[in-house]
Amino acid sequence: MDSAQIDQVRRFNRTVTERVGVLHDHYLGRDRAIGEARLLWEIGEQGQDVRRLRERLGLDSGYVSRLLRSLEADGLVTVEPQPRDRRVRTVRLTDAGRAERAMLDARSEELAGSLLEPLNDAQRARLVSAMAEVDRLLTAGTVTLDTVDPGHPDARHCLRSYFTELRERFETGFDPVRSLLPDAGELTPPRGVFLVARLHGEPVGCAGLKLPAGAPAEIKRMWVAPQARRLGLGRRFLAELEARAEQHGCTLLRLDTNKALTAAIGLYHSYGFQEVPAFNDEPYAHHWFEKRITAPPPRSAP
Amino acid sequence: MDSAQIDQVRRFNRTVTERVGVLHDHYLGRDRAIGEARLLWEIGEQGQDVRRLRERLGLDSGYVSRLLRSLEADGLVTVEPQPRDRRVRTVRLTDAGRAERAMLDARSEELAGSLLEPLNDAQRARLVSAMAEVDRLLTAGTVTLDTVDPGHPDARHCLRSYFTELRERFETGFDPVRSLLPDAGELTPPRGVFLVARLHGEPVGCAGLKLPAGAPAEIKRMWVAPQARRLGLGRRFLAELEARAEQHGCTLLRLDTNKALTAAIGLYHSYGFQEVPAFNDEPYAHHWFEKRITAPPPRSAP
DNA sequence: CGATTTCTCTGACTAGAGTCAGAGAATGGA
DNA sequence: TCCATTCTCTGACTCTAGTCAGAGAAATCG
Repeated sequence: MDSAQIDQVRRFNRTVTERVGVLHDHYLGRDRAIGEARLLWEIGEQGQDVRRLRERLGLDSGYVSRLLRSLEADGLVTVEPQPRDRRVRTVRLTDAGRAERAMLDARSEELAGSLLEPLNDAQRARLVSAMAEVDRLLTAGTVTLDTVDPGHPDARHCLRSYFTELRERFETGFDPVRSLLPDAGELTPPRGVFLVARLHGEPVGCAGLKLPAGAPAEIKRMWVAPQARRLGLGRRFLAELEARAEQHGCTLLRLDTNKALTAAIGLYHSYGFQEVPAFNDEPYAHHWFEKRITAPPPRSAP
Repeated sequence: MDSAQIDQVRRFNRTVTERVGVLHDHYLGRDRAIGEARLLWEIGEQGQDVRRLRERLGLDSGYVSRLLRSLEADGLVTVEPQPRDRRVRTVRLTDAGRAERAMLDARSEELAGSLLEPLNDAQRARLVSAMAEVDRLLTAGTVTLDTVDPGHPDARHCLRSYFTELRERFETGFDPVRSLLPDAGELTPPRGVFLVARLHGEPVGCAGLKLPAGAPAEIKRMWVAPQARRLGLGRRFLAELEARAEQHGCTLLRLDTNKALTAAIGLYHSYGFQEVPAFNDEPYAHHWFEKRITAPPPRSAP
């Protein structure tokens, strides 16, 4: 990370917080305190439990309660106990609340527009695409990779989504029963690893690694949720699993895949995998890949 | 401005304010209130007059005074009357203040680093260059173009800088006396226009337009300060002057330039100017350009 | 010289954004 | 059934980040 990069990031931070900050106050802090506005926004069209609101915004329960009283007094929301659990209370927008929220929405659009407004068409296009890139990469930086048990709810959620996607994308469909699926123990230490990627706490991807004694390590069940694609997550999974395999003493990493998964095949190639003859009889596989693991060169002193 | 662009800008705003906002509080709001920290930062190494500080940060005089008392009590700054005008007071950092400021600086670097830290090298490079683009274009959007009298201090500042630059860049040097310079009246309405570009109130560029009766309009003295280049300002000057010329009823816009000014020459070409034979005997010119002004097609209804 | 203006400071306020310590109702488990 | 836990609410605070109205000293203008 060189200092020219750091300087550029600092310049960016300064410019953006100044410019967007000023506009933010101008457009959004106009008639309602921003605490209330944020809450109003987070309640959403369908309403929310107070509990979830608090979690989402990371606020003190007393504070949220007070904000809700204030919104209630202005006739923007109604708060009622949930029928199933009467300790929990559900907040819903009234029509006036919906109108207020729509106004906030419009203001936020105006804010965005005012950033583009002074630019010509070519500049606008460049700004928007640069913003998309910044957005994508900053988001990528907040994705966490955690080792979990394949039975964990987040892991199960990913696997379910993964199978659903395979069923849709394979021309033959996909039936887990016919496939060579590792049993849970094979993806649990010490015989393997299962990783889940999370974005803002939500699971958005998974990848498993089998570490059989005296045999090549094998990557299984790598999946990235549609909303988390283009964040370099696939590559990150591969790098992480490669590192785990190496720590484990493996010298060869391999995997099989279906011809429908073209993006994945491209990734394997670009990550240094070589296509090899079939090393198993997975019925859904068309391509088999392997990569020799070499110890990375020692890092130069920091 | 289409709605996909607006949406992307809004997504960008949300991601950036969340991510940078959280880190900002974490790193910079640690031991000193951000009001004080901002002030400490703005005082700078050489010190500042209280008056300028207030202007720069846009704060109430009472508030600044109170903040200064607090910094003084902590031994971070000294405040003394200015010798020339004892109403004005000058703030200077003490050694402790300098140390505190250095710490803030380091924190800001850490913040920047923490944005890059989770990314790999390729992603970092992409993020930094996208940030540079956003930075540049957002900055470009805050540059204002104002019509001023060529005798205005900001105009004079630009012209002085312009002449200095010509002197350095022309292989023959540059002596204003030998050049065909318009007299001030020629760049003042109704006989002409003089524009100054300002960024955060500082003049960062100028351009003049002669509007002689019954003759082609002529662009003179177009200059952009080094720190404001790559913001599309040259193009913006040309567009603005072209519009003025057209309003005035001109149908031809022309200008001359020196071969050393390659970037400008490129701009003229790309903006639709054609090189033509010399139309004057400006001793410092090597190229003469003109552009036919056509009324723009009527705008489709808004 | 006196009047006016400029600059900084002090005192008195306000609003926003929280924090903290319980109280009271509803629920779940032993 | 009772006890612990969960969830929301209230009351009493705190800290920032200001704003506003003058007061007093210094400089400037006529």
